[in-house]
Amino acid sequence: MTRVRFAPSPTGYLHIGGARTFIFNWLYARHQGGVMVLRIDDTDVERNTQTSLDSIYEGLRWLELGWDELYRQSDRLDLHRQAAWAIFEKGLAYRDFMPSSPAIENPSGGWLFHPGMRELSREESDRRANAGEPFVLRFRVPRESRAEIVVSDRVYGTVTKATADLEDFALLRSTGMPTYHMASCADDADLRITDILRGQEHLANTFKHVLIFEALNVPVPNTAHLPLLMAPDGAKLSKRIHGPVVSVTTYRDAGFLPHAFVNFLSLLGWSPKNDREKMSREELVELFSLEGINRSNATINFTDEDPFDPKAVWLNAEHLRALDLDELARRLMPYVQQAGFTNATPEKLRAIVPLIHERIRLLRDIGSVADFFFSAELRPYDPAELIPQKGDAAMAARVLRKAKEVLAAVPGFDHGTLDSALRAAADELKLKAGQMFQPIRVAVCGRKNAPPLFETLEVLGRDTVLTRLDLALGLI
RNA sequence: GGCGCUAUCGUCUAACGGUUAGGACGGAGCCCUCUCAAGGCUUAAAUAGGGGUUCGAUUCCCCUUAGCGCUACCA
Repeated sequence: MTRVRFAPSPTGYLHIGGARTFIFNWLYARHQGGVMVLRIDDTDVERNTQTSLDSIYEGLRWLELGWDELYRQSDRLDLHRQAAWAIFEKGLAYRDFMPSSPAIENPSGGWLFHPGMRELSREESDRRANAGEPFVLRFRVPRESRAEIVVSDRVYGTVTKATADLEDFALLRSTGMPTYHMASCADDADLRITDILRGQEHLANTFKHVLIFEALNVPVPNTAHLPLLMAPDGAKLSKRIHGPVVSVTTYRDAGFLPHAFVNFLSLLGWSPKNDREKMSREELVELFSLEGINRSNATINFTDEDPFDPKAVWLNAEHLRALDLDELARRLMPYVQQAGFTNATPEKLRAIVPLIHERIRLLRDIGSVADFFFSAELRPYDPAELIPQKGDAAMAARVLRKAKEVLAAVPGFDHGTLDSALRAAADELKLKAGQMFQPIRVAVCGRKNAPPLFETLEVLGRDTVLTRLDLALGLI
């Protein structure tokens, strides 16, 4: 049974890199018919915050993907410590009593270990520990018995590292708290994780993890490291320097559809290799495979002016158009409220939705695209907008008066009736349809760019239309 | 500094060692059209550089360069 895990540490809000890792794990689990574990890696008590924990749950819930099992490392510290001491008992780890500050430089470059500490006899080590001297428990990297560690990554292939280049990493801190490496491996083993999909920044850590798994005498899970998500400035995506543009909640608030967002992120570092772009959740599950994951980092294309990658926006628009109108109306309601149109009813919104569903790219666009449907009064507009192409104020006035007359008298206020009545009126005035429609559109919508006229009039209703026509006449 | 990974249009990506190097977003243009969208068509735009191997390299190997990662009692 395939078991995967997503293991965020609650030291900041959920950002898109984390979301992408979660998505890949989820897709893999579902594709395999396996289990998705969410594990909160909160062993860094100094940096953990409740706020970021909440943000992680909030972000993940918004994705509408879900998980099957939930664990918190802070509930499992005994397990981690037991595992660490088991390694110590096997002689594969040792106590390091050197204070952390003066790091000893190795001539070859990196730090390897504190001289003398590896060789301490068990008796000496026990004696000093019993005397209360603080220590860090370190893994004894087998530099003499083994030349290199080999990792067979499902994405990066065979990667090797000389043991001579691997430092004696810590398992337990002087506080007794497990380090990330210790806690992560002990949990992966205990939770029977079969496949680890995580960011490429962990590829180099995997050598240490192989050593821990072997010392624990458990099978090494398969690993598949994912290329990193980069910012346009070339830096790794960071909450600290790139700010809220990388927060999942920013996308939610702007009105991305969760499945569109998932679709977008799935295409960063992975390809179905058949030119498919827009894919439903089900299609992604069906198509997802480790073979489609590539090895080079992907840059998210955002700028200071526009925080969203144009492709993400396009994909969102595509999913929006594919959405059933009732569901779109339902998803739109919070954004209508957010835009301040508190008088909006579900019925009214539902009537408007067909007119805007091909015209919005983000759900929050409803606020700017459909404002004139909701507001009693139009925002002030330039009366010059009322003047049609190749026309003048007098023509605008004629059009508006004629429109008033026709629309007041028309037997029904539906698309077909309005269409023929207004086209007939245009003929009468010897005007092109466009010249006839523009003044009306501006009078009624307050701007030139708006949904098709007849549908708009129909939704607005005769009273509102007539009132706005009068107002416009007053402006000329 | 040491070690590891990576390198195809601006961005995301495709291409058993043999293609006019394909698709998508974005850009430009045209069409459709009551405006805006949507849609249709057309178009510009890439194999980092240098060596090999091969009849033939985007593809395999080496070097250079660049980027990223790891090098903590952070994860």
